[in-house]
Parts: sequence; structure tokens; C-alpha cells
Amino acid sequence: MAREVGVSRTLVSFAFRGVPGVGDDTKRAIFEAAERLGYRHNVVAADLASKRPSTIGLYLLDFRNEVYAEIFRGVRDALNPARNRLILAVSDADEPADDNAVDSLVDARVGVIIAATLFLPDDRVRALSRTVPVVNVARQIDGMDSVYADNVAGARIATQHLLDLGHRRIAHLTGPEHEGHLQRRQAYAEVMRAAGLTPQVVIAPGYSQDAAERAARAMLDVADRPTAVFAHNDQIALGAREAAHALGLRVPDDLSLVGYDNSRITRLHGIDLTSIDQDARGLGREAGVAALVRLRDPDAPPADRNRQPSLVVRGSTAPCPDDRG
Amino acid sequence: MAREVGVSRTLVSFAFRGVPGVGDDTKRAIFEAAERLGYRHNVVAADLASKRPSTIGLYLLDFRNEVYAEIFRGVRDALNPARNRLILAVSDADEPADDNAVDSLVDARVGVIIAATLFLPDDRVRALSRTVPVVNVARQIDGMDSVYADNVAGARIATQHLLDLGHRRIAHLTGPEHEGHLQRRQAYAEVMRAAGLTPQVVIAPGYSQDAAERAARAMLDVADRPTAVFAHNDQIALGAREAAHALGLRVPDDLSLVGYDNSRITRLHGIDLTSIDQDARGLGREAGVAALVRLRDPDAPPADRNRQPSLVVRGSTAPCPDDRG
DNA sequence: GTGAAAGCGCTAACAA
DNA sequence: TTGTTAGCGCTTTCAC
Repeated sequence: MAREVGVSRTLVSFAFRGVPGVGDDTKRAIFEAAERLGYRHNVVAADLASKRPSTIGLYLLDFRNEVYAEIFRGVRDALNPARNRLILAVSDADEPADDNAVDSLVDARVGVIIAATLFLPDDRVRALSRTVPVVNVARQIDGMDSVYADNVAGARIATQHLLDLGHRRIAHLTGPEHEGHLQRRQAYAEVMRAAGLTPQVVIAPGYSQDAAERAARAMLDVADRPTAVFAHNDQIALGAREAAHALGLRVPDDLSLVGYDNSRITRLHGIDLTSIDQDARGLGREAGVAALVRLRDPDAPPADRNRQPSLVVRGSTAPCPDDRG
Repeated sequence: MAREVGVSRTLVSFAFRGVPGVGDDTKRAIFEAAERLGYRHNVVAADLASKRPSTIGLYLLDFRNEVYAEIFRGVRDALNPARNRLILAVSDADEPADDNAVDSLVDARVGVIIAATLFLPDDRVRALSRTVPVVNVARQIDGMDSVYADNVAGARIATQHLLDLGHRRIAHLTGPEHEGHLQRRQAYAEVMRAAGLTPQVVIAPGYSQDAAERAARAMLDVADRPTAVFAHNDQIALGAREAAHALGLRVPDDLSLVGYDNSRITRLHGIDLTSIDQDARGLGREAGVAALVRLRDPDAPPADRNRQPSLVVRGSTAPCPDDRG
């Protein structure tokens, strides 16, 4: 390739990376020859040779939860103008494979990992970040880059909304306990206790709709069932909704339901799910920017971007049907 | 690392790749030392050095369509036992970025690309496969590895189902014309013509729910609107459903609706969408296997796996409300 | 603006 | 079973 144009390998390298200091004519000649020869700049080899890898890794917890699709879009929005390669690793909310997914990113020698709600505990994430810098999305870890919407605020708004509607037996339906997935349930419990009520946290065997449905069925199939449910996310809320319908309960007449994420599905006619919006795409965008910063300057002070979520009231919540609650 | 154990680099390399011919003691010593030194086998460098890359690239058209999540899971199922790295590239059904996504896979120097419904025309895919072998999923291209469910059969079953219910004004709602996305609309048109009816193919500006909703609104807001719609996929069907409700039409009383993909959302209480099942996860699994084969033997004869889709009747389809149709 | 030489971390013959 | 020598395609000094 270099021979073809009569230039050195260095020039070709510079030309492809947009390093200044290459004559316009030379540049043109190089690109023209590359086109003709079907030459492609080998980014993998480039990343290997340079000590500073330019590739960005994105970890997403689950593929079936629309929130991660939105985070992905946001990250892509932010990275599009840059010329960084983005590679994805996706885990599974039901059959967690965090380590595999993260390993594949580390193996790919990415320069930074954007992690959307890892199941890993804080310490493991910190340890990981000593190998590869990590930008947390939708999660806050002290001393690390974190882009998130305030979970405590979100859970409070949701719970308070149900209290305001007169509900007293309000359950919180969530998944297995992982550090980083605790704030919502804790904030819910606090609000409940502050109102003089007993929190009821129900833990499903996973964060998917299916897992939630099973747990919700048991929760709702009792005499003094809750009159309202605040779910960890929309997927889980939909699981609860299915369980309710299977038991002949109507939403919102017999059961009020609040989700989290404000995914598109909540807006469907007939679903009409009240939910907390945390602007996942926006989170993704900020995370993308943070990753770019981290890549250029490993020693930059950690970014901590806390956004405020908001409640979107729809038809799945209604006043408590009785006073027994 | 090699020095540390007092072994040659070759042995270390062999040990990590599981190449036979390394003494058990040596192997143990190597892994033990690796652990201690925090050494990680650099797969990127390995792929670069060996002419046969072991990484598999997966292209998915869209993140918000559950079908691709299922294909992904299937591919992962198939690849799990193997030790191949999987990297993803995701495009967007509304803002197509096929070339970017595919480029990122080519740049990553993957050994084979599993492509789930590229927008690219057949010839472009063929051209691509001269650089990197391609396994097509949910699409058939002559002379190439293809794993798909028979679209012609699927579309026929769907259309026939509506005809059997007495509908005559049946529209097909789909997205922009791409080679590889034509079979369903053609099969629909054939069945309609064979029944002595005029096909009405309505093209939305994209394959997403939002795009479909806009197109459906125009389609349904006329005097002699269709009494039934066969949609290219579930996303599009949901868009039509939203449009119908916005216009005060009830499903299935005023409008019957058939989707495609049988995604989980079709099963939600209140959505209850009749759909065609093509077992996306199964397709993904077969594609994963085909990719593995192709990786080991570039000259193996192209695999062509054609599966039969099936109709799942739910509550969104009902007999035609009148005879005017 | 340009080129030569060394090296990134690994694999692939081949030899021992 | 183990070690030696090249070399993958690129970047990076440093010199011209």
C-alpha cells in the first residue's frame, strides 16, 4: 500500500488517522490508492500498536428492556461525531452473565467501559476500573464516573403518588438484591414508614417480566392483597399487570400500578401505565460524553451527573377503592 | 510472563488456547502464574497474529424490536459452548446506519458476520461476503448461508386467515422497500389477487412503531378504510393499533389486525395480537451454528435452513363486521 | 513533510 | 513436550 503510492507507511498511517502534517496531494493520492486497492485501515492492529486504545465498550444488562435500547441510542448519539469504535456486550436479566459480558469487553481491550446497571457489587466495579476505566450509567458509585437519575427521588415520587391516591397497602415489586439496585426499594420503604405504614418488598427471581409475573401472582393471590404496586421497572410492572389480570383483578380499579422507565410500551392504548421517566437516552448521551473525556484524560476528576426523574401519570393508577387499606 | 514460569511464550500461548501438547504440570504452573501476575490473554493480539480470526460479529437491524433480542439470545445459546468472542453492531430501523454498523464489524476483523435483516440489497451483501463471510438470518440469499423462516408461507397464512374471517378490504402495512423485505408483501398481494381482490400495500417511512402509526392514520382515516390489516411485523401492527384507537376504531370490532414475530408484547392482556411466529431464538441458534461451521471451513457448501412459521390466533382478529367489504 | 527502525502481544512454522 | 525465529498490520520515536 505504501509502496503503491510511493510513500512511507507513516504517511499512510497519519492520513488515515487525520493526524496533521500530511500534504493535501499526498493525502488524496493515498485515499485514492486505498480505494483502488480495497485497502482498509486495520483499527484492531492500530489499537494494539498504540498504547492508547480508542475503542469504547458498552455493557447493557438486558436486551429485552427498552431502557437499554434507549441508553444505547444515547451513547451512539454522543459517539457519532467522534471516530471511536463502539462495541457492545449484553447480559441477561434472567440468566445473569455479567462476568462473561465484561470479560468480552476487557478481552477486546477497550479503552473505557460504559456500564449500564451491572449486577456486580460496588467493590467489583471499582476493581474492574483499575484495569479499564468504567463509566456507570443509571448507577452511582462514589469516586467513579457516574451518570444517573436520582433513584431515591424517583421512588419517593412514585410511592407518594400512590399514598396521595389513598392507598395504604402498597407493595414494592423488585428483583434480586444487588448493590446498585437498592436505592429504589430503600426510598420506597422510607416513605412508607414515614407515613406510618409497613413496607412490603416483594422480590422476584429476576428483573424480567416473566420473573415478575410469577412473584406477583403469589403476592396478589391472598385475602389482604395490596391495592397498589410500585414496580422497580416497567417490565416488572407489566409482569404484575399480567398476574393481576390472570387473577381477575382490574387495573386500576382493583390494583393501581406504577412502573419505572417510561418506556414506549407504557403509552400503548390499553396499557396506559403510570411510570417514572428518567430519560434513558439522555443518560446514554451524557455517559458517551463522559467516556470520551475519560479516554482522553485518565486522570480527569470523576464526573457525577445526577438528573431528576419525573412522574408521568397515566391510567394505571386510581384512588384506593376502599378505606380498609 | 513466560520468563516468570521459566517456560517459552509458545507454551503459554498453547495453554491459553487449549491446544493439546502441554504438560499438565506446566499448564497448572502457567495458570497459577497468570493469576498471580494478573495476566490476561490478549485475544485481540492473538486474532491479529493468527490469520484465522475467531471473533464472530452479529449485526442486528434494531434494538427496539424484540425479535432481534431473541435472535441475539439464540446466537448466544449456540456460541456459549464455543470459546468464540461475539461482538455486536446494531443499526436503527428509523435512521438506518447499515454501513456504519457493518463497517464496525469489518474493522473489528471478525471472522464471520451473522446479519439479521440487513437493509442492504442482495448484491451488496454478496460483495461484503467476499471480504468477510456472511450468515443471513431471517433472510434468504442464493448461494449464501441463510437461516430463515419462510416469509411467503407466513404472509400467506396471515392473509388467508383474514380472508377466512370474511374480510375483503385487507391492507398490508409495511416499511420502505428493501430487497430482502419484499417477500411478505408479494405473497400478500398474490393471495389477494388469487381471491379476486385488489391488494393495498401501504408503505410507512420506517419499520418502527412510530413510523407505522403515522402511515396507518392516513390509511384508516378514509370512508372505505380497510377492515383488516396485515402488518409486516408486530411493531408495525402496534403502530396501526395506536392509529386505530386514536381514530376511535376498536380492535377487533372495527379493525382486525395481524402482526408478525409473535413477540412477548403480543401476549399482553389487552393487546392480544394475532401474529405469525417464526421462532426467532431458534433462528438465532441455527445461525450461530452455521457461523461456527463457516469459521472452521470457509469452503463448506452454503447452508440453507428454511423453517415453517405458524399462525398464533389471538383476540385482534374477528369476522368482518359487514358484507360491504 | 517525510522515512527508517523498533516494537505492540501474540501465533506459526520449524527445529530440537 | 519444548524453544527459536519470523512476522501479523500497525504506531511511534527520532532523524532527515
